[in-house]
Amino acid sequence: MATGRTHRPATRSRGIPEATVARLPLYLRALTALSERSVPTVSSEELATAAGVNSAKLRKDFSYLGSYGTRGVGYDVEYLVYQISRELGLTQDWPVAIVGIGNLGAALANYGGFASRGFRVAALIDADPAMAGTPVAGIPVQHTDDLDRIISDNGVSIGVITTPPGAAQQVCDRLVAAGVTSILNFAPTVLSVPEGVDVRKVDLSIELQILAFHEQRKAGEDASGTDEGAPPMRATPNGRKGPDGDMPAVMPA
Amino acid sequence: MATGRTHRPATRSRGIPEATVARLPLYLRALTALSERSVPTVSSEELATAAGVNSAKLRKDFSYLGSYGTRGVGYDVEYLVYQISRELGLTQDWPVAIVGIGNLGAALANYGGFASRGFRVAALIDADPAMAGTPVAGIPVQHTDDLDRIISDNGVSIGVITTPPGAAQQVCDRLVAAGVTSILNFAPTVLSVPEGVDVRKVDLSIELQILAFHEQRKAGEDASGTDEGAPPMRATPNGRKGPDGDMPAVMPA
DNA sequence: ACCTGTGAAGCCCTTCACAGCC
DNA sequence: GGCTGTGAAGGGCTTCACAGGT
Repeated sequence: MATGRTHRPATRSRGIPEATVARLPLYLRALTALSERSVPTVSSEELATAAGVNSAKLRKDFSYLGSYGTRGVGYDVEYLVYQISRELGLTQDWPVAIVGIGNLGAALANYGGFASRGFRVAALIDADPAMAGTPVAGIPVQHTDDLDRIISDNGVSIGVITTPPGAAQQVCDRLVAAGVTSILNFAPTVLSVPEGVDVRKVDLSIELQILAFHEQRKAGEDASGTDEGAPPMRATPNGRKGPDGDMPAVMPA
Repeated sequence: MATGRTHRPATRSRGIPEATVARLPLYLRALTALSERSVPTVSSEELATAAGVNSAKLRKDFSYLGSYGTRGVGYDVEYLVYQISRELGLTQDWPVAIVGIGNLGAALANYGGFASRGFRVAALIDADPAMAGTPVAGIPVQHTDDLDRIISDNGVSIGVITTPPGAAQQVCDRLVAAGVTSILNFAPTVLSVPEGVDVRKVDLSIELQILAFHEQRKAGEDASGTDEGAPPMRATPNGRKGPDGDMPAVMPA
């Protein structure tokens, strides 16, 4: 989900649909597991199951990359691992900077899955001077004042923001100014970035709210009226209302 | 993204599109900020900007909930906050259990944004007996052996999995058996769940890989051939290949 | 004059179903 | 016989553009 200052129209980069790109990492993970078990080939059906998608979708996805399978046989595991890795840009090293070394930032710094795919935590940055020098996950925390230099020196183009929401936009601006063009944002804030900068967001609270929505549906299959707490009165009451759970109103007979 | 054992066909619950549900939390956050600044009403244009979407989409989204605006004026902030909260099921309390209290689990337990929206960390569960009793974020960690009882006693219906990937499916099965019907999975694993159970996943590594894909595009606008490392040989070489970066091949004149 | 609510159009993605190849 | 690759159909979401209400 790339949110930019200018709403880029879902830039389908070189013909590969965004939805497909988002699934390539899933395929790669499944393929890597097969590779470790020394499985030589895999069918679209098997691989699709392992990745949690259906096989038609998988074959369509792969068709955007090229004709990498063999009819009647399936896909060569090692070959596909290489092709997908290359397509995702994982054959090169990506230095990443994490800004905001609180609980979450520290957890990410310690996260093993990071390094496994060409990503390398090149720098940890925090605004608290007291943290400067203290190593987290073996990497010394550096102060925000040096952000520009740190980004430049390490050739960082991907930044991870794990600051409190209030600081996120400012940090984002500084990262972009220093040359970062991809941002992973964990702060619950809408970031504004210039065109050409990608932002993806991860928001725990949003995920839970979506789950709660569906959870509520499951529970309220028949028991409808769970009216707790007084709904605030409408500024301008009008005729049509929502489907249910609305203001007490006279039911039309 | 609800991944189930049976692929539910994007269950549009009571007519509200899934895409709309996923944006309601964004609107709610923007509205809450306006509410705290005591702004009484807001136009679709203003609110859309604050939420990082365009106004047509926002109006369409709200139209699924009902006619909650006033033409020529806009939307009443307090009223909308209530309606969206109710729609998302946030007018009730949601006890949540976190399983796997490593760095990430602890970070989530400490995360403030949790409690702000009706979610309450009711239990922390870990397989390490040494952790039992130790409080994290003021909540004592309990042992996995008691998982069933803990879930039941607290009426937990939403579980968060922050275990290592190897343990995720097993923990998931136990959560479901104990009555959990919504799962937020941070482990890089495809979870199998019975029908009726929702799974949403958050995967840092996948997000980074998607960013890397686009990042690679930006960098390689002209400089194409970044060939490092030998690509593994294909089991069965064939005719058609991928668009570029493939095996060295004779170019057709 | 202004802003919402919504049919209609367009786009993207998924799914089907089968031709093509091993 | 089996499995991939892909046109075509179908469905959902976004965007447009304007009718309708205040």
